[in-house]
Amino acid sequence: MSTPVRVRFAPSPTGQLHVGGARTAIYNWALARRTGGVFILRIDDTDPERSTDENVSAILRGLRWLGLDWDEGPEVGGAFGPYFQTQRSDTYVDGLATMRAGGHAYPCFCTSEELETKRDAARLKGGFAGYDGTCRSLDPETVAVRLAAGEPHVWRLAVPEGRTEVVFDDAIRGHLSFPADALDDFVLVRTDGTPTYNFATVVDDALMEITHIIRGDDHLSNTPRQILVFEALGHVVPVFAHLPMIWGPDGKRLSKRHGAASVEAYRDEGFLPEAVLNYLALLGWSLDGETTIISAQMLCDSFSLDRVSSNPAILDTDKLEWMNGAYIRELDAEGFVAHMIPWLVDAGLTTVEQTEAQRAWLLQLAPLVSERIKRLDEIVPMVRFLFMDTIEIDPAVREKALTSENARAALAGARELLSQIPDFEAASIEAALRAVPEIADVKAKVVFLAVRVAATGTTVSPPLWESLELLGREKALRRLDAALAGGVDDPATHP
RNA sequence: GGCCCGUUCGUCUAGCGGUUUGGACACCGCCCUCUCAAGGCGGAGAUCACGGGUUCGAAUCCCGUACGGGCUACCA
Repeated sequence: MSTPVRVRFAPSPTGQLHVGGARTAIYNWALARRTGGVFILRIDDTDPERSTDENVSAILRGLRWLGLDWDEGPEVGGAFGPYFQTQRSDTYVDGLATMRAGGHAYPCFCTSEELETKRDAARLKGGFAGYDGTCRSLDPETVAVRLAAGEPHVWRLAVPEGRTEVVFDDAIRGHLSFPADALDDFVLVRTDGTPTYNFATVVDDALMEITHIIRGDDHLSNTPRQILVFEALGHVVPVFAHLPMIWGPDGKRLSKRHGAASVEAYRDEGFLPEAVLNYLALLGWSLDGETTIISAQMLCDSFSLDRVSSNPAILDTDKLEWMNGAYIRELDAEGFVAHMIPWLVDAGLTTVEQTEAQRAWLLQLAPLVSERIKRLDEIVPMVRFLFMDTIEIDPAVREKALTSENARAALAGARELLSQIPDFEAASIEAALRAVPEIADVKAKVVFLAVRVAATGTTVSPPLWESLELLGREKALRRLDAALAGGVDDPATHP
């Protein structure tokens, strides 16, 4: 019987949930779900300068949007709370007491200025530039006096004497070894009494009984330091798994410049959460090297750390969009309409509440659109023509498609036949338009292009027959008339 | 400077001593077709960063170099 997995995602609310953090969360969540373990969300807000409540809510929203749920943490509680580090001050006081009792921490009275000059000097000479241990060798009486006098001080970790190296087995990168002499007595508690990240995170991970720490690569060098704290606390060292970074398309740090950097920005650009989850999950992890579409359920059934890649990945927006398109196409009409309505409402094309007829009409429209978009934000430009009273036609397009004699003959013929068909449904419309070339003596291509431009305003649109049907006979004929009237001055060709 | 990590088609990856290095996106061509998509078929694209080893045999193991990245804060 092995101990149940307890993993955590511990973001600092210094910004929104970005894709790198989202992927870390996904992997933690997936491992918990896979193993029947517990997924914990903890807010590491020890940096008062940059942490905000808005960022906290944005992160929670982003996680929920992706479909992640946590078993312990903000909004859900849990036996190991509170789950905000700013609410756990006592915990760190206790943690420091434990460290002191074991002789693993000591006060340091060096000022920032002193440290800075020493550090600069050390780096100039080359080699190790960490804390030189000045205050470590202070005799106990002196320390007691200075402490009693209330002299400002921080608390530092006392790296064990004689420790030569810190080794651990990373679940992703394998056996790792760090020489201990490159580890300095880093600060655990600041002058103001607040804990530093490297201390707070270990105290909490220990207390929350975290078994696996899955986090970004940027923490790899912190790990030996943190292991020393786990040991000093007398706690078993969890398994570590360090994820490689995610880079922007130019190989640089991911930022707004590359389009969306935050998960919610992807939502706003019309990405489906399932697609973003799928894409991110596969950015650094693979099921078998073949599978590209994988559901959340499959992820939870098959995720394992040993299939996580150890090399950094570049975010490929093209592939994400392709994947999003694949998910959109999988939606049935009902599902797509549900996604479509908010975008239509935002554009002022329809209302939140639909009549029975409007709903039926949207259900008919859905498959025409869902098959040809990669993102939801393409919906409005594609269907706007159906909602407008009149449409604008680009002069160049008009010139190309509507003004030639052939085009006018085609439009006239189409108008004639379309006004005669008994019903105004796609099949009849198609039959009518296919008959136009012969009676008007023009090429089929000319007919279809002219009617398309006249009815939709563009050369590219959803399928013509269906578009005309959705437009309705009255509106469709009006547009053909408008095209005929707007083309040339001579109205002789009017029916 | 020191310590650490990484390097397979443009991109994401499969590979874990013996395969013609497989798949996906993007790209190109053909088919389908009322435009655009979608779909189908096919193509091009990787001297597995480089140089040494180990081995009968290396993309796979070891060492070095180059390049990229991280840490080296009283940030996280």
